[in-house]
Amino acid sequence: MTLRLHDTATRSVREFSPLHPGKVSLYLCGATVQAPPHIGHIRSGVNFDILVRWLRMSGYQVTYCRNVTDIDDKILNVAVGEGVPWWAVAERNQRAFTRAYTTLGCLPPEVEPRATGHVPEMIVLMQRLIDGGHAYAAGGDVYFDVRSFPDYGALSGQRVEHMQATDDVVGGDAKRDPRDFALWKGAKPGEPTWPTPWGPGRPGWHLECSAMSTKYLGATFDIHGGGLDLLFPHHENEQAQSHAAGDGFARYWLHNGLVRISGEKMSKSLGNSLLVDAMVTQVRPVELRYYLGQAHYRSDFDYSPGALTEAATAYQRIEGFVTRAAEMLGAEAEPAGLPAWPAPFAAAMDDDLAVPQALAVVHEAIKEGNVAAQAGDLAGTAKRLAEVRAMLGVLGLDPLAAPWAGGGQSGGDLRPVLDALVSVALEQRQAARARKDFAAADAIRDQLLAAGVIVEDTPRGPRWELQK
RNA sequence: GGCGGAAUGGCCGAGUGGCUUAGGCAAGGGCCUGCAAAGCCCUGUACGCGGGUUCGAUUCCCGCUUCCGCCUCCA
Repeated sequence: MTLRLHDTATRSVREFSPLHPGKVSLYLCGATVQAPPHIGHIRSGVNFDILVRWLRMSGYQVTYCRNVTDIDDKILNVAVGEGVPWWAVAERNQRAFTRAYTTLGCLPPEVEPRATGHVPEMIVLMQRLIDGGHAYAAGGDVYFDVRSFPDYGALSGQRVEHMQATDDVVGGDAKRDPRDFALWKGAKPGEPTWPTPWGPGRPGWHLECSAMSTKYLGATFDIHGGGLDLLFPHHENEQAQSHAAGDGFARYWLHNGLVRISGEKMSKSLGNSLLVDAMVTQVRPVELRYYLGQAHYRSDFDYSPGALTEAATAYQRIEGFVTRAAEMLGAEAEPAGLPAWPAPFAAAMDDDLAVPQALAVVHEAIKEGNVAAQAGDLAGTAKRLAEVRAMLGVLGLDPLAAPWAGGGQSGGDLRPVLDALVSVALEQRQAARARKDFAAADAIRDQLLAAGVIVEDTPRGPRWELQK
């Protein structure tokens, strides 16, 4: 079975066939670094991280490009408000995004280009558009001429005649048509500028993605992703710019659904953001990743604290199996050879990344693994553990793999000391149990629990772990 | 006004023209255990409303209602 992906351009699930056999080029609209990331941003990052992982596991060599928009109106506003340079705001928030992606286990992209580093490429693209009659300079700005491009609206299904005018720039009177959008914004007092043949100014939002994606991935590339809220106007405009310039541009458009809170979209402008930094104080990062990744990438979902803790509980069940099975198997826990997941898992992932169904396969394997473990069937347990870890690896959720490994058995440098102390206590408890002094045994267990050590008795003796 | 998406059992969340009606969480019962924890087994019959097509629709078609997103910065 081959991978099938939902392409927004055709509103249908299409068989994925890369431009170059064995290779996939992927561009994701990353962050506008005007504020720290909320869980909606990182949901997008997690969704596409899963896509990248699945493509790689499927044998593709993936070039993943995720941009950073480090110049825009909001960044300038924040800078003015704080009395700091605009680039300091961008740097600070970009670091916050990077930290959040890392915390949530998102693999770093091959390249993470910043808009302000690609002004020369933008100038070239604008010149091509002007030469082709698709753009014009007016009043210090440069605009895309929507009327010159009959396909404008094709991606989002909008009709130019029904659109409301964009008003994305002060002094927009210079536009030939109210729907024309700015490729380049002329210099304003106090704002950063870069020189161009049409005068000093700064990049418009849409232009940078066309310039950067084609620079790193080629004039035609495979997949362009982003949040559904970017479909119009951002992605429509990107496609218009690049197609009008003669580039093939994106062959598949993928859009992830939005995270809602209390029924409303979570966004910086609505002021209802749940920041990643705050969320990882509620649950562990891996649990947050499970929560954000468990829904199908195309569906919206409503945040609720209950759903979050429920997801954490569900993940702990997964983690519990992996941890216990690995302990039971010892050195044999490391899977040998290629990762082997059950066929239904691959079928689900190939079906437009049906993660919910893929997780059902994970849970089935865990159940069978638990049954095998309970029966003392080492070979059966090992087989299921290998399957589960292979599947979790695709989803970035393997508790025994980076960056989560050790998370459930932490203790840092004092770990050996901790081991020794708990062992002493457990030996005393076992002795008490042997002489049927259960009050003493339970007292030891309670004391350990009070110290954050959870003790469980198993057929192979007691095991313990730190409270999560 | 235009474009698009969604309404599923206590909750989250898949999916399908009929069949064993995903999975998780929560709940009840049981097994195991000195107790507990974990695990396992069992139980729970849902698809917004009104029509239509059909032998049969939650699933297809029409209408309606409600909600959400985009058309302005937005993952």
